[in-house]
Amino acid sequence: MPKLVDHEERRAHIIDALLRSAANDGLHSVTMRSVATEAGISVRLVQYYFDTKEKLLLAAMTRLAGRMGERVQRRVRATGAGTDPRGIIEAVLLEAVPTDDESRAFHLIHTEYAVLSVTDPALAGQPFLAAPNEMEAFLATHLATARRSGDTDPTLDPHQEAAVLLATSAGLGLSVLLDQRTPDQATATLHYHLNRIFPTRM
Amino acid sequence: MPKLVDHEERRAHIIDALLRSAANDGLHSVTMRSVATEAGISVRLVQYYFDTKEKLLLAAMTRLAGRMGERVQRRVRATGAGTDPRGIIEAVLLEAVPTDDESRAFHLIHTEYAVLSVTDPALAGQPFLAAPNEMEAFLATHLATARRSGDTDPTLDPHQEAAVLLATSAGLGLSVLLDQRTPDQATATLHYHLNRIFPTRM
DNA sequence: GTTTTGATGGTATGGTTGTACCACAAAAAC
DNA sequence: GTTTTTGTGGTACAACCATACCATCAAAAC
Repeated sequence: MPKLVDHEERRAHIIDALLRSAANDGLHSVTMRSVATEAGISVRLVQYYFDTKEKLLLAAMTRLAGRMGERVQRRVRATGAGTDPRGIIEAVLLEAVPTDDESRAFHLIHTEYAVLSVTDPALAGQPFLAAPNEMEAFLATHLATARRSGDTDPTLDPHQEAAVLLATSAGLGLSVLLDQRTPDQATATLHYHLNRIFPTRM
Repeated sequence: MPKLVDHEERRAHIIDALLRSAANDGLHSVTMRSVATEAGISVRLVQYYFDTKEKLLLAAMTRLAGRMGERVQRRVRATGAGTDPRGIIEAVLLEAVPTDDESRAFHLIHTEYAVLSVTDPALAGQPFLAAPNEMEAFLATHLATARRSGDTDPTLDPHQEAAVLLATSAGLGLSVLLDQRTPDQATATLHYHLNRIFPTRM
């Protein structure tokens, strides 16, 4: 059987098992054993490919952060809306609102990691610092474009407004996770706010 | 020594120890032992007053939710701004932004509990459902008042705007916890948004 | 003054967790 | 054909955790 295995593929497989395991019972209840079982392999193998649990957790976090980027990009492309600022912005923000089970699980783990990284020095910040900064700059750019085209209130501050939008979608997404709002309500609230920023002239 | 103790006081003392312990190393690393040590008593006593860890965690969560209400109320009163809608709304929202170490610890634990309650059925939602609903209604009421007085855009929807405001402050608060923003930046962004809702006429 | 009760300490127990260790087979290297 | 290397399984171990159990002692009740 020992047929010279592709390590990266194997690691990805194990990380996916971890994420699946975390989706069910929460990140805190992930153990070497639960991951091994979920991946259908022995605990020894998880050790073999990741050495320690800390490294495994870190690798999974990195992969998760990467996926977040892919998700946002995919969504933006899926709108087909080319370079329409409002369409792009809306796509980015809506990604934060979990709708189906899959996205709910994804955002739950992402949030659990974010909160955990505050107290766990081994998981210290990077992935959760760079991404939002990029996103905020991205939103600000498109808001500035829209403002130049006269699609928004000219007194609007693109940078501050980008921060507000990002915080709003994060807050709405969190509230959906906590079952304080339904996904539909959150989406409606986001649309309301976007409508105020991009007034429909008529 | 066994001098007929005030149970409620004792329980409060233990819960405070738990919160202090959680503030340092995160809620996930709270154990019966760490709580006992922090409270300066034996593990047996923690058992005696709370029976099981689950009940202890639940009691601490309830107390935490109660404190959140006190904090908001205290802040609103502290503004002295009587019934000025903008002052009241601003006070409520700013409470979500951690500034000093104390409020940071408080909000961190609160967030950890909120996230934990998603996956842990024993901690299921109540406290994290009722409070935000109340707050949202509270904000909507004051927004409606302000709108009637002509202090806001008349086309603004008080209920949706309340949802936006709450989500924004939650998102900003979270980003401060994650060290994505400084408290000052978050406060500035919040002020920016409030200035757009309450236009300074001149 | 005896008996009950409330409060406390100490310790044992059963389970779980991360990790280290030992063994082994199959392929690769030479 | 021998010798490394690589992948894999099983298991042992030390630490830790929540909780159950046993003992004690002072105050309260009577």
